Amino acid sequence: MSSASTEATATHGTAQPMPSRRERARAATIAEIKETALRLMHEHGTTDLRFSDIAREMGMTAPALYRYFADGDDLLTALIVDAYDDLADAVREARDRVPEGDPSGRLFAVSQAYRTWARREPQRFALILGTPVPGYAAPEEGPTTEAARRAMTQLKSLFFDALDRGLLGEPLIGDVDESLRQHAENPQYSGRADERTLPPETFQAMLNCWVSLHGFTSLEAYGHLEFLSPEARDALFEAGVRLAAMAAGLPLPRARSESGSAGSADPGTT
Amino acid sequence: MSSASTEATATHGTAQPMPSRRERARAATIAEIKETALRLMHEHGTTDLRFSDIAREMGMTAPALYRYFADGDDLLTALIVDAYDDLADAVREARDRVPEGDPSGRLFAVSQAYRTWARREPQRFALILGTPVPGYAAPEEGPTTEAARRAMTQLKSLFFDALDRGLLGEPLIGDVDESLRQHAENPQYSGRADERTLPPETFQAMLNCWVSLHGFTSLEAYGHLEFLSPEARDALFEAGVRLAAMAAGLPLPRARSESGSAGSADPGTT
DNA sequence: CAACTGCGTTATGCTGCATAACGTAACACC
DNA sequence: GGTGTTACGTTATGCAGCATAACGCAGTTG
Repeated sequence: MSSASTEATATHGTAQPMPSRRERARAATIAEIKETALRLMHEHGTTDLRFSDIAREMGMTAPALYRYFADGDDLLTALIVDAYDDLADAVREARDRVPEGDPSGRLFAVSQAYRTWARREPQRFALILGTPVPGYAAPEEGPTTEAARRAMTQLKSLFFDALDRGLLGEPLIGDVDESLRQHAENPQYSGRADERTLPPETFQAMLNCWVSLHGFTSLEAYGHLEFLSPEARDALFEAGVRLAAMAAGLPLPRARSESGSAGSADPGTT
Repeated sequence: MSSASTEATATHGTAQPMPSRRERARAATIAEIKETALRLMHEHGTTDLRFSDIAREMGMTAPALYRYFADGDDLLTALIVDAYDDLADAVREARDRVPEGDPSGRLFAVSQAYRTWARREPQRFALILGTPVPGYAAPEEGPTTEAARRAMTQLKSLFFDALDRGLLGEPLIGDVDESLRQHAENPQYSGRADERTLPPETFQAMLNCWVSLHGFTSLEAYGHLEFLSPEARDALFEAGVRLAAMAAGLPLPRARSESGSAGSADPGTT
């Protein structure tokens, strides 16, 4: 999260137009509001937020917050955008910690990061990929959609890498439907730079990776896998990723289940 | 949904102790409250409910509702239990519409029902398997857990059937971790009657089916697959189920993707 | 130093949850 | 068939949170 330490970079500020003192103070306050909101959400274990609580935590009164956010939805939108970015960062960093030559290892790292992030911050995960928050109506085609695309691209690039290196075998799930083939050939959701397309089977397999990964992650994050021991959850998670990788035609990684440390391996990135 | 038509069955009432007039009226009112709450949730597309709105819809005043539900959480809990039951019913009915000799067909039907139910009633789906509702704290070990077990059992029985008929091949995902094996051998979450256990590989595969299915279902129900055309979503769904079935060692069903009617096939069960 | 701008405050209105206090109609029993 | 009892629904009340309005203060700017 972008905290109030903007001053440090500004001392030798040459490139950017050097925000005024006021602007810096304002940015810091905005950051503090968001941090406080997240902290309260985390403490209370919910996704709802009370302006009065946030203000009190900050030693202010509630109406003051309206100087920074038009209303509750506005704050929520900002939190959602941040969450997307943060998740995307966590995933990208995890991916980059594994050498490019090991695509299934990368898929594993990415999946692990996704899972770990969601488990560490279930509220933020819920904000972006869970139930739309009760009173909240997302701004149409707004910044949230844009942020979602950025996050999605991370996964895609992994498969491009594997493709480039000839490491993609024959995907297990064949018989790609014509409709999915269409999507594979003109990707509407990806950014601009990579107008490249994946083979339809790989595209389908990639989506399947995400779907399966998301299924486990959301079930776990919301406490619906509590009937399993932590070790069993780890094992189930690994088996799922392994299956998805296999189905995508990625070379199988060596079994990792021995260490049993799958759940807490990722050192965290936020 | 248990509606207000209790009277019809009571005319020839022989078995049950024939509830008094008052009790019937009360039950009818409770049912009406729940129905109204669901309708409003559906209309507003959220999972929050306002006592005042419900009461107004029913031509009453808000405080009257407290005669039937202690508070908002109490009503929510009732809705959650109902939703579990309803989903379990839908799944069971779908399963029973396919002959026992066709386990992968049954898995497909079950998955389809799960998906269709969630898409038809995303709010109720969110209630039971989504983010815990903001202000809501589930009663510990209460009726919701119990209801969840009942729903889960549906899936399990399908695999027992297949097992009994010798239709279970070798599951694709081997290497079952010891921790999962433990769970397979003494199922803590299942009901009472079926103390039977599944082979660990099958147990793991069953969980994987659920995880994968749930991933697709929740993503779709909450609108996160909107970037795909409906046909592409259908295709992705089928591919996922097929893969999960394959991984579980179920005999492959004949390809269904030709009809393209996967999304709207299920005639509905609520 | 005087006008401006932005920030934070108190004051106010509205809505929803929840309880209290009260009336009323159906039921139950002799 | 009256009479106490019970369940139901009402109006009245208190409280919390969102959001706006009106005001005061301080740092900024010419």
